[in-house]
Amino acid sequence: MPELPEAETIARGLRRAIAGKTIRDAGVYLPKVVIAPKRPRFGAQLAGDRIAGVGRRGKYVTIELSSGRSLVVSLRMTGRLIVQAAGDGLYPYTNVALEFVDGTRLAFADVRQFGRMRLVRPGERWDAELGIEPLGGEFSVAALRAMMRRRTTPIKAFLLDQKRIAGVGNIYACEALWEAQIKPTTPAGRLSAGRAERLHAALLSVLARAIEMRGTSARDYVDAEGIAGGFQNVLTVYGRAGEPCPRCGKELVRTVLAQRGTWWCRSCQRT
DNA sequence: AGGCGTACCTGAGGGC
DNA sequence: TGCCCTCAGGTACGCC
Repeated sequence: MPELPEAETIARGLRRAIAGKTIRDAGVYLPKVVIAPKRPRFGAQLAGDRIAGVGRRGKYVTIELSSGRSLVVSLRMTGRLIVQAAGDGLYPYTNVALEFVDGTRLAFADVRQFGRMRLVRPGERWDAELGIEPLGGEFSVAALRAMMRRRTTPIKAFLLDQKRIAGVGNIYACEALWEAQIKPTTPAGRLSAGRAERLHAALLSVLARAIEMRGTSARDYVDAEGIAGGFQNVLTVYGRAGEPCPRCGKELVRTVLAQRGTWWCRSCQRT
């Protein structure tokens, strides 16, 4: 799915496009997508509420309502949040749609049907299991080292664990490890202080640059306006098996780690 | 508790 | 053309 930079880009676009709009109704076309409220009447629950703002936490997009409730959206692999003009037909694979009183619509579309949406009550701690925000002030080298201490899991799997750091997915984990010259299989707890520092810097850098370029459209991702990102044009390793490493020229490889494709350079990511 | 494998889905792309 | 296989920005759940 969309990882942190894509969720951030979507949230920014949505904020501009739908803040202030009043919901007339909501249509649920694939019931399993709505985790809560379980009992239908989803539309009735939302009707009359207004979009107060749009935020992001990890890879989740949060649509804040003036009632104090929020719609929390997990886009998973292929989920899209698309703003549609009045009169537009339902966007392909729309599973849930917010219909606004001005005739425009927010479509939550997802071919693979993995994406989920839930309505959370004011103050409900829906993100209790989510880890630290990598671009927030609390994510320091010391915090990263403390989290990695004694972890035997491969560093790549560690980066994908949302309970530790929230928002890093497969693309940015691969890119950050390449940039920090760290081998994806190295146990997290065995990274040296220097490597931890490089990894921390690489994560910040990669995520910030990806946001600047409005995310990575490796295949399906588009923002709230249906527009592709630009970071796929500057990826260094992800999806580039067989091509030369931009740093050392050796051939990049694809292996499987934690059941995920993993792209890296055997030559300059040694430990 | 932590770590690992599997299930959930559809569609695109490559090989034959 | 078409069939069959593999692969895909993720996460929840169950097992050890």
